[in-house]
Amino acid sequence: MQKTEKAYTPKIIEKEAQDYWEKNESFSVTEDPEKEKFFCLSMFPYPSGSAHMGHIRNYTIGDAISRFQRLLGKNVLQPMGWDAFGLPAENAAIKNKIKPSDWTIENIKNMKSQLQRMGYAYDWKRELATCDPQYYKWEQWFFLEMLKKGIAYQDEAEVNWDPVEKTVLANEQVEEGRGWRSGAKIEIKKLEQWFLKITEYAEEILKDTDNLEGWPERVRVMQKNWIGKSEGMEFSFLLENQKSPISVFTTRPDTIMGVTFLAIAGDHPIAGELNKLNKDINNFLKNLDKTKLSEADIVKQEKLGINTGLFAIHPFSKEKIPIWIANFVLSGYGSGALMGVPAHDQRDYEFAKKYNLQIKQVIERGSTNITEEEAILEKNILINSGEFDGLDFEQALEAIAKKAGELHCGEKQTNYRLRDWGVSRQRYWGAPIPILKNSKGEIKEAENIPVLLPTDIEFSGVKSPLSEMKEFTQVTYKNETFVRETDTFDTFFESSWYYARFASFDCDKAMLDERAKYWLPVDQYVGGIEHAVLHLLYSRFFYRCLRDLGLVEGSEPFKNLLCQGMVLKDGSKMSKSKGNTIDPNNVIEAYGADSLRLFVLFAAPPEQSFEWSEQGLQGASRFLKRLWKLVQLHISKGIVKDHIYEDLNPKVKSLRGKTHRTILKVKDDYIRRHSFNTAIAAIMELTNTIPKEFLSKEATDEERASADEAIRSILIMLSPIVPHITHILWRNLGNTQAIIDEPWPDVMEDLLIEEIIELAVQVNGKLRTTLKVDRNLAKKDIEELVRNDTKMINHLKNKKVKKIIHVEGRLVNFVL
RNA sequence: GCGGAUGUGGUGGAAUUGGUAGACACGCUAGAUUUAGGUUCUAGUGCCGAAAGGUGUGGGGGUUCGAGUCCCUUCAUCCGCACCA
Repeated sequence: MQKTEKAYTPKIIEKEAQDYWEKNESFSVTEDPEKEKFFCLSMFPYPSGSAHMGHIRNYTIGDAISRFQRLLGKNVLQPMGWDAFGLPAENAAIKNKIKPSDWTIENIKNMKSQLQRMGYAYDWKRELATCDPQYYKWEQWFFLEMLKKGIAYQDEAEVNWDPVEKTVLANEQVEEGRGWRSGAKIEIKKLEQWFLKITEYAEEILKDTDNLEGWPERVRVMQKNWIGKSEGMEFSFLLENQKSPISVFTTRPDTIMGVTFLAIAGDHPIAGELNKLNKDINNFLKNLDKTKLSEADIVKQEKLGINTGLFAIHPFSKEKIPIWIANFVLSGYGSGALMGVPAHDQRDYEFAKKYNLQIKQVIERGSTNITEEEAILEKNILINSGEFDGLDFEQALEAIAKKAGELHCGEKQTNYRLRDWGVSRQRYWGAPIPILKNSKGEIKEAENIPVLLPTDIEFSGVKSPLSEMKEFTQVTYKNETFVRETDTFDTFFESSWYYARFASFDCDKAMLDERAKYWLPVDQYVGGIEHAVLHLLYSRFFYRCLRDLGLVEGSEPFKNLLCQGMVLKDGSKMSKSKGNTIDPNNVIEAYGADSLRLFVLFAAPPEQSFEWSEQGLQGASRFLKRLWKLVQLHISKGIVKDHIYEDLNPKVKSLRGKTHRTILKVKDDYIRRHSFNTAIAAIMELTNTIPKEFLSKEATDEERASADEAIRSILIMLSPIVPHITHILWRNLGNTQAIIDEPWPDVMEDLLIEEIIELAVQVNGKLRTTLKVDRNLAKKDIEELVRNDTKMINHLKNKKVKKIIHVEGRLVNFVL
């Protein structure tokens, strides 16, 4: 066996390449008005301790895109940071008796070194951690701006209260209605909390969703559903013997004459009053509360109700309509009350059947295939509706809205499922909400920002330590005493604007400066689908608020969004609890970062989930070894560069054609399709195409030069995917400029066309044979060739050819 | 229930605009080299068939000279939302 002088040693060369990038600050960028900017961002991680395969996949995709854009000559910003606040730090603090801040800092250190070992092209000088006062100072400032504008406000909201630990629990700490540690039954408690008026932007955000062409369709659909716009009317029903009316929202105002009952939620004010007076209702509501705790099976529960004995007056017919309390009325949607139209709503129908309520049909039956047991849901002509008879939906809507207006009993209304965003968390490890209350209970801005989160604390886990710390809560300022807010922000608050801060990372005068206008919006955002709604919606909301403050331009923070699929093992997502994780560290140790990067990009298209495969990883590693050997062999035969091609050696022409067609295809795969797997396949194919004899001593200069051209192209094209090996091989080829500073290879148009093409020959659409012909061969010459082809003679014997279809450069089809 | 997506060899996947299905890999088979073994190299590999040929993209139907791709229908799997009035 022939021994190669230099073997492929990932451990050594990867370190070498990384040292080069660090020493030369290769990925440190500044604003350059001369160059087109490209801001590529991967969702920053929660520093949980160590990076998992999901992170590796996410960040490898982002890095490949960044490095490719750089080859195209753009000014590429790719930063990284840490979503450093959050519950796990508190849990770890309790478990390991370590301060949340120390735990977090340690984890960041760990994960950072992992990401560095992967060779990601981050501009580390912009690194940020959301638990850094220099970071959260500006979100406290931002919050106070929103307070001034009336976007932030206080209201009561329900929280999960653990009566044993005397603390508020997050939803994920409540398991089947019980506290995760105490096991105590969780109580729903109302607390004063801070909200942001995202609903004020709901319409704008919804409208703009359709224009997000660079976003996956499913994410747009999810966001639209989440906002949940529905148009209809609000009617108010006066109550017999009562002062305040009940208002109800409906999307089917055309069925107003079919109302036979009203239903209200258990916590509707009227239900609350009756609760005190009526024993049966009191019992009913008690039972409702019980079921409310087990959130999981609210869905399939039986429709239950109780008659209140009260009556409402139909606004048009003036008929008396019974009012029921029903468990299927949602308190949080609309006004917590609805008009029951059993004939035209399936739930109302079931409810009416169960409790023997009147069913009054007011819409004509259209299709006949509706059974007796179903409500008629379709929109059609109105009947049994007095003056509105004969109208269709649109006409009825107008007429009914007009009449309701005249009678002051209703108007057109738009409802959203989206509710204002509650940002208060009764937790320790988060950014303090910068608010003070004076002795009269009046709300004041904090005396100074940042309001620092004390990190020198004893953390027991029972209660947030903040409320216990007098030195934190008691403030004297300008001779007045105040009590400080002890709630902290929802961690989504930090992640809703971090992308912008990367642009102005070191600005200590403002939240953002002019640099934000240069870099934003993010040109390519890469992250998991699990953030399809909350994080991405909140970010779109914040970006508009930042816009309204004049800090950024445009309305959308993320121009293009790529949601990568999961990495599976044994058919399910890798997770610690399942014990099916693969530690990236072990993979890097055994195969090197390049093999890992190549494998995760080659295994599947980025949006798709893929199954971890040790053999696939080995395959990637094998290819890199082959590439290494190929380039070393090429170098050993002496490099012929800048050759002027004269001869028309068809093998040389063919290789050069292949090279240039591959350059074209790979660029398209990168830029338009983000289809790294096919790009890699095309590069492998080109690698396999280089004839052996071109790498031998006997090869002509022309052959050597065409091999050199192919190899150089391969290295540049692969460099975004496997940056270390390509960096070293590029240098081994004798280049003085680093491969990251090379431009994307030019495509020579006239080499793209193949002179000899393989033509498919079909009979009645079935492939019978193929022919190698000159590209420009005339149709009739092709036909002649086909008729004389030995294989075709049998197929055409004694048959009449009806028609011959030519598809230029592809096939010829004889129709018999 | 509503909405979205996906179904292609033994496996991951490719086929971008209706034009040679299975690129590129993995695995497997045979051979060579080396070795204790991994490694490396060569050839083959959708299925049936000795071959000619037939057949094949979840199932059924349709449009077309030609369908993995378009239309209808049906099944399966996955994801999201879920009593939203």
